[in-house]
Amino acid sequence: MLQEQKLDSTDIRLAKMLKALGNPIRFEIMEMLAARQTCLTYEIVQSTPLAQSTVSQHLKVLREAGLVRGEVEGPATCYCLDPDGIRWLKEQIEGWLPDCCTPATHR
Amino acid sequence: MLQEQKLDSTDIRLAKMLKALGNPIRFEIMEMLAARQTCLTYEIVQSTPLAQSTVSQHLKVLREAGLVRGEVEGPATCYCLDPDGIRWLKEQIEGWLPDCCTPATHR
DNA sequence: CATTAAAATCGTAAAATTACGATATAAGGG
DNA sequence: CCCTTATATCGTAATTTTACGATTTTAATG
Repeated sequence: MLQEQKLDSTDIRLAKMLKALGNPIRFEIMEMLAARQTCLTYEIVQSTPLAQSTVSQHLKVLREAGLVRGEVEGPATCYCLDPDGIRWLKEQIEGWLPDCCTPATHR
Repeated sequence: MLQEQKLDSTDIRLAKMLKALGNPIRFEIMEMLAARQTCLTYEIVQSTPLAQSTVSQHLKVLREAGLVRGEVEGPATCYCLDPDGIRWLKEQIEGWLPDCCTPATHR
């Protein structure tokens, strides 16, 4: 993807987050974390038909996108949403395309 | 993806939009449309290192996600952002995770 | 009605993502 | 220390996405 070079680092970060959220399983994990505040990995695995290794991989994608945080807690890992990342994402989306489509119809 | 069944139609629509935006090329197309209001397909193709058929495919993804609209205009097609879709997306994101991460630090 | 121009669609190859089982790592408890 | 438990990582198969060239469709024009 040659074109990617034209994207600045903000856009790259944003695209990475959007891509991470664009997967239904990961989206559900986010919603589960939003509802329950924190979850241990095995709780997330249980809510899913997927193998533990697969869920772990999805969590890694979310972590690397800056959407969740994992803290080792004894033998387990406790995940929660990353407030900084999510706030940033919200700001980007809100500020994005500020008024190009606020009117009800397009030109 | 069995899990997808647990997602309601709103979440499916949202995930589709996020997935569409998660591709750097498509993200750039959106930014170009935001900047220029409208573009003919061939203008978008020219701004890209990709083949016309590839760009056309990306535009289809954006169209089906409800992010852009294309209107046939003579022999060409004129694309613009879909204000309804984008407004809906913004509302979803803004209302999403309403206060689970508004404080500066997580619990 | 043939020609041209622009875009969409089709078929397919290449690349990336997703998923799994197996294995490795880390922390706590006998 | 060994054992258990919870996760992460690795290697790899299956699926999906991305990209291309070729072809088709659509609309304007001579």
